Amino acid sequence: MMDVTRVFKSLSDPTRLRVVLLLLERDLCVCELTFILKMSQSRVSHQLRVLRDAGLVEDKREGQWMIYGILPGLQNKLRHGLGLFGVTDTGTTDDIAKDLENLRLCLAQKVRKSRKTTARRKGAR
Amino acid sequence: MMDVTRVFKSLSDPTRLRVVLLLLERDLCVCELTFILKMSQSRVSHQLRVLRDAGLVEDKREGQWMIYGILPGLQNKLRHGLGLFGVTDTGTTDDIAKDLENLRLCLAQKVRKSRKTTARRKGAR
DNA sequence: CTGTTATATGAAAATATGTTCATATTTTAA
DNA sequence: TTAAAATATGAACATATTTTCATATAACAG
Repeated sequence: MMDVTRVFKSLSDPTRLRVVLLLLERDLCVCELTFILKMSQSRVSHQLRVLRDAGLVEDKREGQWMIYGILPGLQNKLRHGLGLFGVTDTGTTDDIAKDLENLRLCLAQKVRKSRKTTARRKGAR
Repeated sequence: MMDVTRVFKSLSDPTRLRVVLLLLERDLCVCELTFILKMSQSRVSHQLRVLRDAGLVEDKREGQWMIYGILPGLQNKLRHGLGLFGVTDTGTTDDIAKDLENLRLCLAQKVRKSRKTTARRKGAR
């Protein structure tokens, strides 16, 4: 069974709640989360570990990226549970709305592809 | 709106989770909780304050006792939410089952009435 | 009043958490 | 191989949380 207090603890930090809300939108890699949250990579990474240890998220390597996502079996439970406790897409924190906006930006700018693009740009004559 | 991270934080401590589960069974005074949880009065009292500050419980004085209870409007949400996150009456913690047993004991022994009883005993010839 | 029960609270100590910084590891392109 | 990007991690520090202990307040019986 889930360690319930650990699950609640993992959701009790604003940064981690923001991460969970973002991951409920779609799977994201660390550099995307770093871009969206405007936080240091280290900070994001540490918090992701807490969420992983709590059993809320899983990661899978995809080339150079580590893609994080909510455990499939938990997604609906979490959406439902967070809703019960008053978490909504917008309004929970001032941050949430901005995060979703940044998520759109992040995807539009293809943050995850930046290195290849940069390399190509550099090499282009 | 509820401060969600605060609510989660309040549920992230094993003692407080036990208290919430007990208060979902019925309203209880501090000395009953102390009896059931086998903890110091001070410890129970401090934890109750955290739950109150988080907006989960309310207290009302009833004579010499402070009766704590889950906010009426939250009871079903909480039951539902805790269920979603895997909290069940028995089995969440080893403690929970024992707590409920102790709750029965507590009511059978009329812990809340003990002073009067004691006084009467003392005074009895 | 006085003594006792029920409860709250402040301060100190013990413990846990979150952040930062430096550095290590992995992957990939060249 | 080498360099750079993406990520993880350990250590140190600052904060926050939890518990305990002593004491304060409130209600009430006598």
